[in-house]
Amino acid sequence: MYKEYKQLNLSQIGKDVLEFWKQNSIFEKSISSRPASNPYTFYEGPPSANGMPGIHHAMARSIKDIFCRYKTLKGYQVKRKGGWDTHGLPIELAVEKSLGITKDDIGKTISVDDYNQACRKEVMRYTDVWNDLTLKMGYWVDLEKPYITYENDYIETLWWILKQLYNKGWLYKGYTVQPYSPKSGTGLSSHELNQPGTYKMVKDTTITAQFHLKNDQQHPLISTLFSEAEEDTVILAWTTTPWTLPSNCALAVGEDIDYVKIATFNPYTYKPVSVVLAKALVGKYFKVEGENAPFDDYKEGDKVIPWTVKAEFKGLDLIGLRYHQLMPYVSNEDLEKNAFRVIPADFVTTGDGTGIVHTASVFGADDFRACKENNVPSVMVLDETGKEVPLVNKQGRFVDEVIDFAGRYVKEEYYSKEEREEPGFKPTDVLISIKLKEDNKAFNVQKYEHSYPHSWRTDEPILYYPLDSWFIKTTAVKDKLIELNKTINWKPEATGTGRFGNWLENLVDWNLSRSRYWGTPLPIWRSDYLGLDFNSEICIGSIDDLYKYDVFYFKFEEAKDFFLKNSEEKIAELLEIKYNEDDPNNPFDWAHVQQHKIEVERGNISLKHFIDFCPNKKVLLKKFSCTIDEFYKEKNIPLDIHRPYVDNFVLSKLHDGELQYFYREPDLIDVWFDSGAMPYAQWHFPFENKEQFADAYPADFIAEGVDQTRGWFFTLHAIAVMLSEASDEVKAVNEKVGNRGIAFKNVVSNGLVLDKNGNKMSKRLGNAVDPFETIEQYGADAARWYMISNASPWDNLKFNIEGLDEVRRKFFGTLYNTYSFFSLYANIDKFDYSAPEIELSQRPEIDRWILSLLNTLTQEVDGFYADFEPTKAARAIQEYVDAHLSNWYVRLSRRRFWKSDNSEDKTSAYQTLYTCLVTIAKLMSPIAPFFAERLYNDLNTTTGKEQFESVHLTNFPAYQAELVDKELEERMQLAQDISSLTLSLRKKVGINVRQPLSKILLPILNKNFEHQVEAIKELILSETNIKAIEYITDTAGFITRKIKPNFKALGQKVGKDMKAVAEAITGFNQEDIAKLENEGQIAVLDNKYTILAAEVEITAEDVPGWQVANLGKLTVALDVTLTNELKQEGISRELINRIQNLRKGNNFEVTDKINVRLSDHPLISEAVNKNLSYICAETLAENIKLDSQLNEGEKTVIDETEVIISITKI
RNA sequence: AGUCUCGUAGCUCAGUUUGGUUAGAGCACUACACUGAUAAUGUAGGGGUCAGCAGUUCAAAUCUGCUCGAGACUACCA
Repeated sequence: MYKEYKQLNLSQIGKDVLEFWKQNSIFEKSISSRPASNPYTFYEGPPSANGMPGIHHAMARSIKDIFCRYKTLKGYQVKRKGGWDTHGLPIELAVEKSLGITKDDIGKTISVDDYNQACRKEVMRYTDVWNDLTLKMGYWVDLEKPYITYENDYIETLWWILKQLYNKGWLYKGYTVQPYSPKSGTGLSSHELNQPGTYKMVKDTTITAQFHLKNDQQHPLISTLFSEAEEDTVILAWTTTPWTLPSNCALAVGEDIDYVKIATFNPYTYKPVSVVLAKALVGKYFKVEGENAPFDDYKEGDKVIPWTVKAEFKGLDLIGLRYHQLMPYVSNEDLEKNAFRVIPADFVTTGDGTGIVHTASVFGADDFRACKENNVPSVMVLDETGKEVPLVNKQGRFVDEVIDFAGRYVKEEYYSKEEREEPGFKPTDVLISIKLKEDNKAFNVQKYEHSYPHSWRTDEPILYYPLDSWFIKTTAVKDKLIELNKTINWKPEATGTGRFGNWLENLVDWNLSRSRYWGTPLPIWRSDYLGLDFNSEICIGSIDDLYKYDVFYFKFEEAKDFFLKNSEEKIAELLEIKYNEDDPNNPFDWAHVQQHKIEVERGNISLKHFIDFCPNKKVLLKKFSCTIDEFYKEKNIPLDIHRPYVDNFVLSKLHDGELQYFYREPDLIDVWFDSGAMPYAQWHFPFENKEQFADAYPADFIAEGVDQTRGWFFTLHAIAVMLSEASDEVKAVNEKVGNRGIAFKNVVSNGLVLDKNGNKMSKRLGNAVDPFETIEQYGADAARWYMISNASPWDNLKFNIEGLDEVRRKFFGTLYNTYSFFSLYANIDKFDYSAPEIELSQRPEIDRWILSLLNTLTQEVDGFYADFEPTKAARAIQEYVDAHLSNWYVRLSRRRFWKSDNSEDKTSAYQTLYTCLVTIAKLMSPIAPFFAERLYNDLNTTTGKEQFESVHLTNFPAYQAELVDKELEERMQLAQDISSLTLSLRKKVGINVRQPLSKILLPILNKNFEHQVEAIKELILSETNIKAIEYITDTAGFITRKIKPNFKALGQKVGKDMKAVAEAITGFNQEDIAKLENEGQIAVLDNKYTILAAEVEITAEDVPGWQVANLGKLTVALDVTLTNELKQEGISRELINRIQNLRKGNNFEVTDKINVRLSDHPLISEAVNKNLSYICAETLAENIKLDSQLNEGEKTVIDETEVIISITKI
């Protein structure tokens, strides 16, 4: 027995199927039943489990799930290891919020240890919720053994990767210009800079400075720039940050920008000067009245300053020109040789300023890059420790070397309110302007309002400041990154070529450093010892590596504590330092102890400083150190290489008989490195699972949101490409699997899920859709089908809950109805598919047609899935189920199912519909896994035709070309069109379908036409309730023809005369058309052109005296004459209809036989007598009695006559 | 500010690669019909400046440029 349902409940089906999967381990079987030798690799982008999942997660995961299920059906073994992203700022922020602390509290009111423990806990807070969603939405992923980025094994692989890069020279420490807050002394991440309200409008003093060119240099443009003796030629450059001018090291121009040299006077010193600036910006600096005004008439202080364009050149021509340093506080040989020259830069525009950009390499990210590319050194000074530092220190003040402004804050806002209100106070920028004006180095000074980023913590403007950071030299493999990206299949393509491609073209080195607490520690240890043949830097590539350097754990806290709590004497005693009584004037070590204690008391002493500057450090180390193993044992926790513990790992190496100590660089690494390394780290490669790794590298398919383009997609790609060069192990695997160095072959980047009005969903606005509620109410299938069928994955989806209802009714409802119809009759007839398959040739036209379409559909859907186009697949399936299967096949085949004799035709109908349903279950199963499972099993467990216990364990339906008959498909389309036209004609004249009519007339279009219609004649006749079809050719003479030019064909031929030709053709009369038809051609426009029959479309428009309808070339004429016989048949049908209604109203079974009694009436009796057997057969009536006395029963009206009907079950 | 994507009926989307003259579908709406698939279904109807402007062309939703609007990303820099 096929299961029958009262109504469709997708939510309940979801729950039942979930239970079924669980009981029977279907997911596991979907993997184990596929050969390991045929793997299809999917990488799960790890979600961060610290927030609640939203509907967009359901969307992203549906896409992942669809292709994994599809590939499983195609016979691949698809392992999918889940994962969790557990490090990073969002987690830190969540912890700080829940503990009510800020970053400043870390290490003070809360220890790093406790803080990190809190992060570790926080991260798994929502794991259960996530797992629940994963399950309920039907996302198949391995949750038993996920990879977790904070685990030691995972981190160890990261260390190993970093070491590979390090060994290749691709991991280095360098400067980067970052947003920096002098007041809080920390760098800000771009994330922090993107907080709302950080950008504010400020008024700054801006200077257009004169950079005086050197006239004694070798350069092609010199004679143009210095065309007159004693000429003073300067380049103008504008800045909103005058305090960066002392650090100027280059001027940047745009190569394609036009520049001019203009002779004029300096408005402050009134000295004659020739200035160079962008042609497009001349109007900003010079008044129209002054152009070519006589120079001799100019007097100091004149409002209008005369000016003349002397020369014009491209930016490209300016490159290499050298100029005198603007504010020569600091210089050296390198700077004199390589700085203070014109360089090209792509960021230069003529939007404002002068089209020439003052470049201070250390105070702007663009500047920094441009200078680096052109080998321009930075203006730096050495600090007391001999380190190179910028002219502005970390407090935001000028260093001493900038003598005129030493100690001054560069930004007005860094001074206190009182200081700024003092009389005579002038911001540094203003002082700089004054000085430049006096020195004949300023061409223009004015206030300018613009937006500038502020620190969200202290509210003062930030500086762009160079900070120490560790970098990965991604630029070393830039070309390979670009080249290999072209081998990746991106969906949509534009994301790969456009967004990602552009990003790669403008690639900069990857800034890996993060000054945080909860993350993967950078595995680099450094020593201060400088010496020949001594490597002062160690990169650790594994935990074992640590032991190679005599690693020990220094109990820093304990040591500090001892210093704080004990007297100098006690400390000295512990350190085995004796007071030198012989030389009380120089008790060096003793003073050293005192000094050290003071520094510890001050707080903030680093471990490195503590050890390195401690007297008798060997003894100190002996007293306060232990092995790593001892430490963790004592603390009673397993090995953990996070901060703060790893910070206390000290390495040592014997050099020249002396032990040198190495301390870890305190940085953490960018969490993006964590996720980008998952192909290796999820397997703890290369320490374990080498085979699993090789089998699962690279990924065949990944999918994430489009926002991951420069996130996860990039880090995966970058790490893979670099390792393909840097690691022998990875090289070997690549060679084995034939990989050139990519991490993934196909990538789908999906768009956002917005609310129904197109706004971003957010909890704050209350427009977020809860995935759990949605699934509970509508079922996961409806949600999945809605999201997938509605918009391509990469388009943003406007999520409208009403759409789910539509999907349920429109698609699932229709499919459910079709199944219900099937099961109702199949159960009555005990159809179990045990009879042999009816030969295709023995099946009727309509069966062959729906099977032909089914195979066409199979091929299409297969192609769409293979091409990562799930939306097209869903729409094709939907179209088939609704338009073809339900509304044509089932509708027209209904009678075949309830005809009582078990003929071959009936079996054919059952077999055909069964095949369609089972195939659809398979085709739709990747998108709607629950409903498909139920449909498949309801059918298959009854017939036992296939051995599979789940639709997800079956094979994707094979395309059977021999079942496809394109001509048949065309024919059926014709039948649908003719029927539709006929029905619309009936509608027009008000004769309903139950009233039979004698014939329709079809003008013949071509020879094949009649033949085609004959084949599907029966379908049309029964569908439209017509007795016959007649064909006419135009020789009958009474068809009016209509002619239309075929523009596509004619346009090519007549070009400009198209309009005239079209007019001529439309103006043809019936004779002209006939002539064209008969002779195949006709001349128009005074024989200018000969029109061929193929260049026009001729349709039959009208048959005079008939009811006529057209659709394209097709014309149908309907004979509306009603004979008495037809009329009576119509009445019979009305009667049948009323009796059937009564049967149903009385809840009779479909198979119940009945007796019928009717009130006698001339109109009825004649019809009944003539069609008695027909009426009985249709209504399963044993007999029909006409009874003029009948007054009990249902009253109804047929043809304005009241009829009483009474039926009884036998 | 730059780059990319998008803008077609009240709503969700086809059509744009390759230009062809009446721009389609579903939902919603209106009317009528149907009633043994029935919490279905059919037929018909209203509803469009194809975001706007300009250009190329015999012909533009489709190609080009600009503008406007939405979104994403990258920046915020002289």
